[in-house]
This record gives sequence, structure tokens and C-alpha cells, in this order.
Amino acid sequence: MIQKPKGTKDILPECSYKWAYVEEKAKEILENYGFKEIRVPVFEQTELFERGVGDTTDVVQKEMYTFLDKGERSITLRPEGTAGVVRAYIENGMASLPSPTKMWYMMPMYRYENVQKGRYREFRQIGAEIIGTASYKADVELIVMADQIIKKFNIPGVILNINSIGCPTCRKKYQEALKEFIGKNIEQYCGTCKTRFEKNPMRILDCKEKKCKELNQGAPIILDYLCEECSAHFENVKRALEKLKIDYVIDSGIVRGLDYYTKTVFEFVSETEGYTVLAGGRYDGLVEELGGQKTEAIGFAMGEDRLIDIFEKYNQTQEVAIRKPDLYIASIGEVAEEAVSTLALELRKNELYIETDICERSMKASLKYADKMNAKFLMVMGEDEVNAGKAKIKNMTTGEETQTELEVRKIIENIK
RNA sequence: GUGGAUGUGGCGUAGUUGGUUAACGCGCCAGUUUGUGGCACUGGAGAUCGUGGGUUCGAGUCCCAUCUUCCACCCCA
Repeated sequence: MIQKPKGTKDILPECSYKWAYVEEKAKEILENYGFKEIRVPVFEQTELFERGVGDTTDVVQKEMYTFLDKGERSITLRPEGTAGVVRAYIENGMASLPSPTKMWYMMPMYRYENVQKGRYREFRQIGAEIIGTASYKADVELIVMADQIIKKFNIPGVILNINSIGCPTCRKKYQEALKEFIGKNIEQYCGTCKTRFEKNPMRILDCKEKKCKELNQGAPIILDYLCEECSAHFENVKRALEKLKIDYVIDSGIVRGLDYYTKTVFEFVSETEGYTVLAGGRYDGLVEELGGQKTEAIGFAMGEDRLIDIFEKYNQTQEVAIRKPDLYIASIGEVAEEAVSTLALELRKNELYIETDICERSMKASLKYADKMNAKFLMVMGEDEVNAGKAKIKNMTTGEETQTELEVRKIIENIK
């Protein structure tokens, strides 16, 4: 038997309607903030991610689906959305559009990593990008919108963590200070921390080893090393969030794993599930890095699969329900069959969900089927009904029967 | 990449110290006087027991390998 590749999933009919619901609601909010949808290729030139995401990151170094196509081009299945969107922004001259450009996307991403809770090799992200403004107000608008989306789905135990990792200048100063601090005791740190020391010293602050945690006491904090501009920016963001009553926690340990982030970074973490549902940050240098003019920007991505996992677990809203047939029409005899087909077509043109038999089932089996489908109403048509132009409609919940003329309008009245 | 657990019809499970045609529930299909469902009853289809080797007279039950799923590390949405 052929199985689906590791880390992928089938979204079956019994579940897909929930996805549609989440996407629809998210889209409503995104569009209310003026974001427009963008769709970019599933695969890009490998170089885009090497340069955009950063070739020292884990994502690029060990998690990309990269291959040579038949023309010997190095191609990569996108591991994230921002790089592609920014590439499209530059390539299509969107810089000449009125700034800022706000875009959203819902697309699958691909990362070759080991599967575990909330982690898949093919996963879907809902993302938003604001390209073309350096103002803290953009940060605020984006975070507020993210908060609204998260709240829309009644996810319990989600908290917003924010931090600023400054611009390259302040980060460099900070990393020097941090390395000096850790360097004093580097021998006592755990093995992974030792390797982090060279590669990504800020990660050491996040280590869960007791020893490392102790050693980290009194370590310098990035926020103390922000330049005047970055610091003011961060203060403005915090103040605005407070005014809007958006609760947040400053987590100086947030270090996004993608190289392009600057200044404000944030993540919405589900404490109950123990993973991040939505995360993002500013990336003021990325457009330039990818060959565009200097253009500040900020964005976020939401793990749709994770969102759905939690949503399914805690949400029993009736708004999300699989659709039930408005009417099942059973038929007896050839004459009636034709009449049923015609009638069903007319009713469906009126946007009703109609079911009829397409399995050559007996009358009784048809009714059983109608019941399994949870049809709201039932109508049985035979030659008599066709000739009389009248039939009975039965309410499947109450068992009540009413007589109706076989006319679209009359039928609709009877199944309201 | 590292470590731990898991794998029996569509789903959930049972399968004793290895022994004839792998069981049960749900679901599916059909029938119970061929014009009215939900209940009940009857019958039916459907599994080479993840896959490939090995041990044995004989393995779903033991051994090895491999894959999947789940979880942790790492990293991330």
C-alpha cells in the first residue's frame, strides 16, 4: 500500500470544513485591515532562501527540500513565506505602489524535519506582511490584528510575548557583551550551548538545562543594548499596546530563527499546547538584501495546522458545522425519477442542498441514507405525486408532514 | 541528526506460555409482506495481523532490519 509521505496529512471531508471556516474568518479580519491576498510559487530558486532566510540558519542548513530540476537549476520548496513575498514585491515593482503594501497569504510550507507535536513536513501558514513603513505604528497594527485573529478562535491559554532584537548595530554590540559574559564560564555550559556559543549565542539564554540557567543569571539583556532609535521604537510599540489593552509579556529570550528579523519580534504561544501559534517581527533589511531599495517591513506567520489542532480541541462552536441536506427527494418509478431530477436541479439553482438517490437504492435504503446524511426534510415522489402535482414533505426531526405543490417556490416555503 | 514508545479489516480493540479456516464492537452493504427513516433482528462484504528477512514441524504471537505514527532533544509556525 502506498502511504502518504512522512509528515504530511490528508485533510478529509469530515474535517476540511473546519479549515474553510478558519480561513474564512481569518480572511475577513485580514481584509478589514486592508491586506490583499498574494500567491507566490511553491518552489523558488534555492538562492532566495539562502540569502533571505540566512544560510546559517537551521531552516536553510538542514530543513529545506532542495533538488535540481531537469534544467540543472537548484530549486527549493519554500520553507516559509516572507522571502517569496518580498521577492515578488521587488520583481513586480510593487515599491512604486502607494506605501505601505499590505499582503496576506495562506500557503503550504515545506520543511524536512522530524515530526512531533504540532510539527509537520508539509504545513500551512497564514501570513501577513506590511512592506514599506518603518513606523512603530505598523508593528502595533499588525500585532493588534494578530491578536484579533487569535481571539476570534477562542483559543485558551495563549499569551503574547514581545521583544526587540534591535538593528544590526545594537545586536552586534549586545552579542559581544553576551559572549564576554558567557565566555567566562563557557566550560561549565552543556554541550549544545557550547556549540551555540559560536553559532547563535543568544540561544543559550533559552537553554533548559539547570546548570546553564544558573550560569545565565545576570546575563546582559538585549534591551539594555538597544540604540536610541530602536529603544524608542520599542517603547512606542509597548505603550500603544497598553493603550489598546493588549496584554503582553516581554521575553528577552525571543530570538527568531530566521536571520532577517530586526527590532520588534513577537509570538503568540499556547501554554496549554506548548508551542507557538503565530510569530513574526520586523525585517527592515530584507528587501534590500534581496536586491530591492531600502524598504522597512514587518510581518507574521501563523501555523494553520497548529491553530486547527487547538481549535478542534477546545472549540465547540455551532457556527462550524458540516452542512446537512435541506431536502432529500426519494423517487419511485421512472416517471417520478425524471421529475425528481428536474425538480432537484431547479431547487439547487436556488442554492438549496438537495440529495437524491444515485446508487439505485431501494426506497427504504434511500430513506435510511437520507437519515444518515441528517437531511432536514424528506419528500417521496411517485407517479401519483407527479400527476397530482402535489407531494408530502416530512420534517425529519419532528416527523411532521405537510402537503405541498410541486413548485420550487412552494417547496422552499415548506422547508423553511 | 539523536533518544523513547507504537503499528491487527474504514475506525476502536481482543488475541492466553507460538499450534487447525484471526475474534468483537462501531461503521459499510443488503434483507425482515417491493410507497417513508432513526430502534430491533438476520445475512453479507472487508485483514496475506505495517513491510522484508530469520528462528521453528508451525508465528499476529520470538529475533533482526526497515518504514509509519506519536513524543522528547534540536529548531520552528
